[in-house]
Formats: sequence, structure tokens, C-alpha cells
Amino acid sequence: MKLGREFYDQETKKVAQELLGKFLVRKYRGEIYQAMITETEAYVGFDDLASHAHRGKTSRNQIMFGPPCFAYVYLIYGMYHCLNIITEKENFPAAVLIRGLKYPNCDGSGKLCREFKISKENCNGLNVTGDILYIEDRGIKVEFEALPCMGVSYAGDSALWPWRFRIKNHQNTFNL
DNA sequence: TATTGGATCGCC
DNA sequence: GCGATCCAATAG
Repeated sequence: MKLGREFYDQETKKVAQELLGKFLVRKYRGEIYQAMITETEAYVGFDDLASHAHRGKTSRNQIMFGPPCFAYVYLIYGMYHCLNIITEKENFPAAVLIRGLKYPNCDGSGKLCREFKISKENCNGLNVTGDILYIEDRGIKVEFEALPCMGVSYAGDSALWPWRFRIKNHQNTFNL
């Protein structure tokens, strides 16, 4: 069953944990791509130095300040896109980054966007309770572990907060 | 207006 | 370890 807005309108770390074992579904040009989510990461509020939104609203991150269940997709390093789902209430910036899927070449946030044809141009601002990009609960229960964040050493203490979540014993690219 | 460096990845 | 490659966010 498709996850509705109320699922995303909860504390971000809880959403990040509960997304593990759910299925990301993407429809694009007559094809359907779907796979289980294996790794996520939470970005929450103004105190999280790793978050794009910690300094306040800008043209890029404004969607993080909007209501839950919308997609925030941005270009990183000039070549990859990253998919986030907005969580919590309007005007509080928070999101969950999808970092890994159980699918070929989807062990990484940039790689899964490439495989699932997700880009800033075609997915930023989409409602993820719609028919193009959404997440389903198919009744799979998983155990997870919490890990430090990745690629955000500039963020000081925030980089050490264990806000990254992964299905237990699942082998992804990043094995801390 | 100019400069810098990034929520990444793949190859050295 | 480092380059690719674009653009958002700062500084001037």
C-alpha cells in the first residue's frame, strides 16, 4: 500500500528509519522501476550543520520548508542528483535522503537517481503520494542500524550525529 | 561580478 | 587520493 502524507508528517528520524524495507516506485516513459530502500539519512532543522537548510531558506532549498511528502532533488558535484523526501510540518526544514536501494548499481544516492531516471528537472517538487514517484509498504519488516553521516566533514559535530540508517547486515558502498 | 567548494562517484 | 563538471552560496 502506498504511503500517504501522514507517514511523512512525523519526526524525520522516525521516517528515515521506517522507510527502510519500503519500496521506491518510479514511473518514467512507460517503464516502472521499483526496489527496496536499504539506506537513508535524516537532515533536520537549523542546528544540523550538514543540512542545506541550516542557514535558512534559499532558492534551492525552499522546498525543504514546504509541507511533507514532496520530493527535493538537487544537482551535486555537477554530475549527480540526490533524492530527498520532505518531512515534518510546513516552515520547519527537514528531509530524508535516500542513499541506497536493493537494485543493481543503486548503492549510493547519486547512482540510484541515475538508474531510476530521477533528476532535478523531472522530479524536484513532485508530490510523492502521486503516481509518478511514490513509496509503498509491502509488509516487509527489517532491522536497522544507525551510522554517522557521510560526506559532510565540513559540518563539524553534525557529521558525527548517527542520523544515517541502514538495513542491518546489508552491504552497501559505505561500510562504517 | 568573481570565487569557491559541494548530502558523489569512479578511476589512479 | 583526485578529477569530473555545474551551479548555489558567499564575498567583494
